[in-house]
Amino acid sequence: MGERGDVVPLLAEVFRSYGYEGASLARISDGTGLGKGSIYNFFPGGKEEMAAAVLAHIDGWFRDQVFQPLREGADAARGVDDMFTAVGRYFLSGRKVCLVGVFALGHERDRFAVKVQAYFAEWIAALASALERGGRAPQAARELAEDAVGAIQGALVLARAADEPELFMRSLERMRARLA
Amino acid sequence: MGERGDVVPLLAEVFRSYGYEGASLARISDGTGLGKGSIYNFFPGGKEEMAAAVLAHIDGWFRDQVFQPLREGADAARGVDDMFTAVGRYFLSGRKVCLVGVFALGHERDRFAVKVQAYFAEWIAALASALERGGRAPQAARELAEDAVGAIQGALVLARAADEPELFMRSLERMRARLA
DNA sequence: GTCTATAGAGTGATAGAC
DNA sequence: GTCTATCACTCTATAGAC
Repeated sequence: MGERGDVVPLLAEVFRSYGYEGASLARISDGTGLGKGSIYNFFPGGKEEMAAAVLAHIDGWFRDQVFQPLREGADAARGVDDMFTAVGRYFLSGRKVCLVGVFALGHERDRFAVKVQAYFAEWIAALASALERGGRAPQAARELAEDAVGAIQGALVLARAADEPELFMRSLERMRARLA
Repeated sequence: MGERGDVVPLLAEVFRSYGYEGASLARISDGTGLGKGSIYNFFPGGKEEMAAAVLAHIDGWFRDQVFQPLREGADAARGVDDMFTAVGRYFLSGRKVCLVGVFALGHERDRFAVKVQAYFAEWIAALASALERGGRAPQAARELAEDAVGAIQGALVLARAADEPELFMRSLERMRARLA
């Protein structure tokens, strides 16, 4: 222990489970195993700073694992394909929900509007860029990218509503085929 | 006033804006214009009963305006087309979020699991039925229905994240065309 | 001594229930 | 309005590392 960074994934789980307002300090303390003193030592700004750190952590992961490969990979088609693999793994095959999506739908969107907007905008732009390099016309690439990212978010909603993670993976595979 | 039913749409707006945990009695009182006493007169079961009433209200609307026309309309293709029109109107062209989707993603899902699951299951089944009557093979109909309902939910997430309602309508139109 | 990490009692404000 | 529980947060105290 001793590193603020180690706490962020645990924090993320708490926010994912309960949302921003539902993530009480009691639940945060429970989920991280830290007392309030330690928590406020790491995050003097309180819950807002904790959530910002979690969003930054998520953003960093997607930037490294998804956005950058999509934009700069030598083989564009391969980059798109790898995205679906990475996304399936990240969301634990549909058992984990997208925190940025949760924040987007909720009241929290106002507080984190810039980060929420940037996350999806960058994802769509990176995917559209790969599709374009793969031979699609600019507008078709953009529309397909919106459809794909939207389908991922929607499938997470449906999978969780049905308590049926396989629904997410099936949707992913159909979209993967549609973009191939 | 004086009718519990009149207050449900106002309640729905509060839950939609703040989520279940974020919908404090103060906000509910504010949004409905009712004092705490009146609220507990209408809903002795507290917040849980309020949210259940809102979900039932939403479910009733979709059953009348969307699910039943899809299942029983004489012209199946026309029923599918009408669904997109009704949905576009219901979500105020992307300015309003789906409360059932919000509940599905959040901690509230556990509390309202049955209703949340039934809502999406019925929607997908009704749409698949219309697509099948329109000439699609059973499995293709089912997959397209999942894709369509998922795309609607995902587009609501993206539109709200980008603060760009037109994104929702553009996605709707593309999916309408894909099913036509 | 200083710095960082820990725990937890205690603050006023506000929660939901009645 | 009144109740108790819980909220986010502050503060004090203590520990070991350097």
